[in-house]
Amino acid sequence: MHGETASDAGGAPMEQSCTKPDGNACFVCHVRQRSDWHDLDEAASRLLARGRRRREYGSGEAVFMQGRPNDGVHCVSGGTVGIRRLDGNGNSVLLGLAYPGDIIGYRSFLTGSEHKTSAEALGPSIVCQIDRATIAALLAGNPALGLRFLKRSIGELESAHDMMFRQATLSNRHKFVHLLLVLVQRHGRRLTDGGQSIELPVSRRDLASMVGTRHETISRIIGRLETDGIAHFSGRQVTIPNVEALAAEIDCGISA
Amino acid sequence: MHGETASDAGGAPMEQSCTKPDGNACFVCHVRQRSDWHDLDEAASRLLARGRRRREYGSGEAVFMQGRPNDGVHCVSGGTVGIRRLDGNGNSVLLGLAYPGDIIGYRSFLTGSEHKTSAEALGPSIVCQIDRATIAALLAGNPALGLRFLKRSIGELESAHDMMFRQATLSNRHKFVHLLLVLVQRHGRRLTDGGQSIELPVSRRDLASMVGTRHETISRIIGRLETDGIAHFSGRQVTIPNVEALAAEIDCGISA
DNA sequence: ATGCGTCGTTGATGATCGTCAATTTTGACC
DNA sequence: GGTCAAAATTGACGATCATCAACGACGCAT
Repeated sequence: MHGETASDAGGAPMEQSCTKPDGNACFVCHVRQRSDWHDLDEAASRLLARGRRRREYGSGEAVFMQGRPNDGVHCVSGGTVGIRRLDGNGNSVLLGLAYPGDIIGYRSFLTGSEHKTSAEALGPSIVCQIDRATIAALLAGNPALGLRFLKRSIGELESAHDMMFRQATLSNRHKFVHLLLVLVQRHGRRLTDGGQSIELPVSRRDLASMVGTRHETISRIIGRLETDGIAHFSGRQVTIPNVEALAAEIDCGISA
Repeated sequence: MHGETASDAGGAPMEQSCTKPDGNACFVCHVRQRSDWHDLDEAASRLLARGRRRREYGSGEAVFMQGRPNDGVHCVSGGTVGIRRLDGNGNSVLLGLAYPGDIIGYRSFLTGSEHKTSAEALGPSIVCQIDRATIAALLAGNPALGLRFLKRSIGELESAHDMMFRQATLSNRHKFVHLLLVLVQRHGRRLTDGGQSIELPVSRRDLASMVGTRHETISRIIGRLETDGIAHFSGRQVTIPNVEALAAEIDCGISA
């Protein structure tokens, strides 16, 4: 039941998942090196092992939901998790993606508020939950952990600033190309001819929300990229014969 | 030389500024209650008093510049400071505004990188600089200070998420109306007839960059708001006879 | 297999926007 | 007051977009 379905990771690199969940905390987890837990002492590690609950999520399943009270901190171990914001009028915007090693839900924990976003598995995923008491104890005993959360928050903030800058300076087509390039970096597989192939982790509607436009417009932009020979779309499968040409598209657009 | 020109604050509430800069740190500063320094112990307070440098800035003057190495942490004491991002093609986007009590420049300090944004006084302003050694010592001795920086970062991140959501769901006109409402909250003066009057702290170009469009478009949106009788613009002076009508504009636009 | 809802695509149309250009206004500085 | 540069406004035009609508494709559950 634990971590034995890791081979169906699809586009996301799930690697081998935690095979010894009863070991000493996330030290046995493959994400430990890049996670925020990597230098906890042994006592804290045991505390984490006790207060942690590992769980698999199916595609579309919610890890936590906007508006609900915070239920601790979650650590992505496998798959891809989407961070989404909704309003009362049916609008849905995908604010970001979380990958193995990322920690989510820490903001509402630290501010003592309800979740300001929803988190949902965008494919079969594995996420650990660290309950509130445990994470509070860890933070109290390890000031360095708080600093790592701070750096994580700062990194997310600068990504958000980058996004705001692009929203104000790039056209929809350029914003979409940029998004494609980012997704290729995470989900791309190099082809024999030097091109790249990816399986998009999100729907067209979510792509549209990430670009800041409507899904019909994304459809048309995709059609234009197709006729321009820059990329080929078939459902969620995308092949890009020449990634440099895609990147040049942005440089050209910015400088010319 | 110190804090004696506070009466020319213009639209921004500069209050009376620090009149005793040689006192014990920012405890004598009017922003102390809402600042992140409010509960430093006496030793830390003395440290802060020594490592701090108070300075006045003229309109348009830079507090720090994007690309330059971090020079410590800055605390806004009076006026309004704009946080700006530039690129190599002449694009300039105003990412946010900082007011008395706000701390800026802490991100590049904590990540050990150069400044990712520029900060400039948008009017006569007063900003204290805390040098790197001092802020490092304060952080080392006061874990609570790091947590407050963390909460500040989280707050800014959630504002950025709000902005990203609006960028994806609102029209340019609605985004501009929302921006107007935010500015009224900070810079507005209530009129005798119940309306509001504000002096915009930024140019039309900067307003446009905050909305994510071109300045010509902002000009036209302003013209339409004018003919609709919702607001009256004269240079940077804006009078809004009925703020509720302005707010209703957004609700209407969202729900209908 | 069949129904059903969602997703994705495509078309048509009116509205909005970006760009270029000309002009006026503003503000700073001498 | 006068000069000058930057900011702001306005017009015209083509490009892009949002919206409504129709249709096919797909997954899912009965």
